[in-house]
Amino acid sequence: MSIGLSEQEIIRRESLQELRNLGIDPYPAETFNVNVTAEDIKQNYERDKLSYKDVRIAGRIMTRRIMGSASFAEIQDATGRIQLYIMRDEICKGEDKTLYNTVFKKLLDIGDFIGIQGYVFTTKTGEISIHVNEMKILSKSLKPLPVVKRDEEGNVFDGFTDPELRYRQRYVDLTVNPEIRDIFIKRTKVIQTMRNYFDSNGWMEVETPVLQQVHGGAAARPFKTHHNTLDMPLFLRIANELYLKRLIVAGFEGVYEFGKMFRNEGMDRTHNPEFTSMEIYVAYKDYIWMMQMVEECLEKVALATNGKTKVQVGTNEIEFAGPYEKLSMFDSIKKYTGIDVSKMNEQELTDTCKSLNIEVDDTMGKGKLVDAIFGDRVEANLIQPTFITDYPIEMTPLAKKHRTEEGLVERFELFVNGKEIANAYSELNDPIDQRERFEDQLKLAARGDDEAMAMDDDFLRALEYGMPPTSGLGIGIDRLVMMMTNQSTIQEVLFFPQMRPEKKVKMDASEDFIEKGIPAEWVPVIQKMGILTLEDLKAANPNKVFNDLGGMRKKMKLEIAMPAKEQVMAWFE
RNA sequence: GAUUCCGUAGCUCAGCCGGUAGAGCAUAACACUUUUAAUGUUGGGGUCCUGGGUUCGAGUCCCAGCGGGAUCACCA
Repeated sequence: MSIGLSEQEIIRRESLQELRNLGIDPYPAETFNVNVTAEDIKQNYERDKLSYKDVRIAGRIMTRRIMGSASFAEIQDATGRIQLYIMRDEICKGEDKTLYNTVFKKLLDIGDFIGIQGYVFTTKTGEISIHVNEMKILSKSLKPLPVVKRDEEGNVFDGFTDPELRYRQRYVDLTVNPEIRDIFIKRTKVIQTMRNYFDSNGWMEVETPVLQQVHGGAAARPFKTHHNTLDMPLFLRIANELYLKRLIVAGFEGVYEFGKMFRNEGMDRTHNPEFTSMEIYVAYKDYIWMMQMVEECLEKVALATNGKTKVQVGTNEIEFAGPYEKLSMFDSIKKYTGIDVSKMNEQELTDTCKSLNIEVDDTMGKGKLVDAIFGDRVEANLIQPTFITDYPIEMTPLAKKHRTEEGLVERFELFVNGKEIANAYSELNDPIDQRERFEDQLKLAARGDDEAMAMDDDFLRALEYGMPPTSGLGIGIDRLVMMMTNQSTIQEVLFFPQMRPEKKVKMDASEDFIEKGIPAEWVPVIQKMGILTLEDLKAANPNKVFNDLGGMRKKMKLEIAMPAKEQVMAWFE
């Protein structure tokens, strides 16, 4: 990593200046109207050639093949790439050939944005191309893009693949790796499809607070912040469930929200500190109704993103068309371990965990113990979409008690490819029951369960006014998108995944060095020598610096006068 | 958090037993009017992540740190 500009960056800055010297603005202000896209030309030119006699298109130069007085280049717009054919005597009609010989051949680079006008034709080798009549620079690029080469079979040669660089400089990743762009186009399709489906049912998209005084609705550690005017702590939401239910109390009969949630916990390939969830609440429905709604919704999502209901995820082919298998939590444990835990008390469950080599500690109540067995022995087996239903009441403080089964609640989670992607309840609307459940959570918290839910008095007050029977559903959008795009890490479906900060090299301004008596033309030289701050200079050996200056002068072939030794010594006083 | 691997040119990567730092692409110069991983000839480009140690000598060996990947653990 060099500290200053690389050779290529310096050359591009010089080209920028030369363009200005020629009277060409490298960053023009005015609109450049386009009337076609690369994709449009490729798809429709063959059957409607007359419509492409006068096209205007803009994009980034991605490749150039210069062959004397004619050249080929590819530009890339939002839809893809298209080849340009540029003839010197076509873009320079008169005697002055500067635009071709100097501007195009020497001063333009890969990565620059240009706009062109011309007509579409097919080359001798069968490539649909644009014969360029006019060319205009729209924006000069000063940093060289990685050049990724592909052959006819789609083999990638010098791929831009380092995950760190790809995530930190996602703009470069998306520019040079078109398949990454497709992931995000599908992500948007997932959300659009769900939104259209909900809207078509008359449910309303809403927004609820991100900054909350009580972080409720889920079990997780929050991010804490502070409001200056009110001088009080606030939390970034870990869930929006309790606010959406307040809206059902208020009389809306179907509300949903796509939104960011924030959880101050570990980061790995399925967890990012901020992630997107979709929660929906529909009045007068129960969790059985919700299951068929989820089946219908996910089938539409699979069709929209993959064109079919079967989606390849890793080595598994997942069928998203319903109906999905339904299994109660206890039955699923019986199916995969042979053990019936349904009638066990806390001690028996603890013993069962131990016999299965599952770690336990004494903060764990019945709910957590059952969940531990399920997570360890069942989850990974649930490849095809499977509803796991009827959870122990201790695990689920916001769901309604089961209509027939004692000790259970009306809840399901949807598992696909061994991962949970949705969670739904017949929502608890009995305010007295809800208060007791919160109190049970407080007891768990007192035992040391730092994920137990906090009491929310205003939410209880809302329930006391009355909430209709309601079913609610939450879906982790990032994980759903991972499935639909066959990605194994959450970073690949987030434009800007959270990263540790980049290390910044500390560097004092050139003026600081000049003030110290160092001639301006020598400042880049001592910076190149690794002396980046006045402190570095202070720590350096004056004799060595003087000697190295001579060495650098020779090495960099500088035509500048060597300072006298006394002058150099003065820098250190 | 644990284990492990990685960090060398703008990008992708070689670099053996410790002895003057390499390739392809990109870039610069010349040639070339249908190329498409264009081609041919020639040239330039390096804080080998940072800091210590061993050594006559470290990209290479040792220690520490920083950043990243993978696996595991944690995680509604």
